[in-house]
Amino acid sequence: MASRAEQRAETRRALLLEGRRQFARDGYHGVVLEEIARATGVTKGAAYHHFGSKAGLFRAVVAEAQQEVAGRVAGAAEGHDDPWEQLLAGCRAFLAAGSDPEIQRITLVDGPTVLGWNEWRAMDEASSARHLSEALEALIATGAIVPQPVEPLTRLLSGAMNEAAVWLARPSATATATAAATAPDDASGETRLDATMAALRLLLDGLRPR
Amino acid sequence: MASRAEQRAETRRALLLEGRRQFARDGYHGVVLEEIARATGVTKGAAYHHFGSKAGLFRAVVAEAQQEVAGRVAGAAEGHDDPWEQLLAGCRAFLAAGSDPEIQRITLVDGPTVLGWNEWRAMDEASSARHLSEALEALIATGAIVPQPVEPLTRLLSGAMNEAAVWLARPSATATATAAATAPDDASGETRLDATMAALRLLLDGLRPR
DNA sequence: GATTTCACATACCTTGGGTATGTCAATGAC
DNA sequence: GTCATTGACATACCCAAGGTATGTGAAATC
Repeated sequence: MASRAEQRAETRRALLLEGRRQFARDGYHGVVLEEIARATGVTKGAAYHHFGSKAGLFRAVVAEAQQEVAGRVAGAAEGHDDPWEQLLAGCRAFLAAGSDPEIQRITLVDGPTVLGWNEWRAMDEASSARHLSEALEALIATGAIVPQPVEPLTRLLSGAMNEAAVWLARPSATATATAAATAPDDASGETRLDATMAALRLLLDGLRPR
Repeated sequence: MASRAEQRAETRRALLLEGRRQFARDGYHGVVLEEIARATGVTKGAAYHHFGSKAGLFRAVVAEAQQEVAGRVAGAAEGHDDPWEQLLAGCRAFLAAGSDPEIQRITLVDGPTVLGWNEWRAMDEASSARHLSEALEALIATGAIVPQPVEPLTRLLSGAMNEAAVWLARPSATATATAAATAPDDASGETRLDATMAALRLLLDGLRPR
């Protein structure tokens, strides 16, 4: 029938897929590894054989999700020629991707604590955050942004977008009647993304030379 | 000897203190509740009597730490008269407070996942994030910042500072040789705070009307 | 075709959060 | 003062779930 390598790859992929589903739905600590295995049609032993631990499977799921986000960001940026527009398009794509509940819970909420902040940051840097720092460096090189160390700036912007993405995907209106002044009826979904992008655009404008 | 209310308060405070120490040092999932109790001089039963669950104790610790941060932020802001300077001083105080490893691990890293992002955000809003949104509203009211909905902006800035604070307290130079171009020798501690504040200042400048 | 490898399955151990119940001193009623 | 009650814990136990050690049978190698 199937060769051993094929079977192995298939099982691995199936575990990864089911793991992603369950981790996204119930959160890392709400998931029992044996359930993932059962839903996949194998036993816990298979999961340990492939990934070594529950955290190991989760790490692989995180990596996959981050790659996907990075792909969307890069794809969005490609559609523009002007570096500044590329940055904005990439940011928007990141916010949209991060708003996807499946992506979000895994990469933004559980990722840092389960894997540890340092490891998570390294993975983030290897995928989507890299695009951000590269874009910033390019803009500094062309003089579109005032010269400055990129690392603090990358951290600030990356954090800003991470948090904003989580906020964007929140179930509905938190609306603690704090600032409902501007828009009486709740702005859901796209509108909030636009509002966030508008604010981000302003912040980024501050980086341009006067 | 001690009245029952006094004894109760004393035990509660002792558990809170020891809990904070251990949660900060080993992280939420690295801590066993029985150890906290043992170090406090009581048993696990006492902890459950006071806080209901391990997460309950952690929640109380988080609340306390957040109050402390809010206090430092408000204190720093009070030292200035100009609202814009108040904002900057508050931001700097937040970054400094968040860089404290004890504060950080509890409020910024473990908080969101253990308590859930929604509950964590509500607690954050009730303490330090509230100062931020109030300051932004005040600046909009006086015309120092262009009119806009404050919530997206608050989320962006809050996230930016959270992430930056975690980055600032990182053990040492991560230095993946990515952007070591600008500063050859590593800038540790205060210098990184200054660099972060400089970048944040630029970003905030973008909010002022042209 | 015998041997080895390896992708899993099975059985078991152990940690640790949670709970049910007991106990004894402080409190209040009389 | 005595007696009943409350309450702040201690003790003993349950059990879910991550991890491990070992077994097994089919594919790969020779």
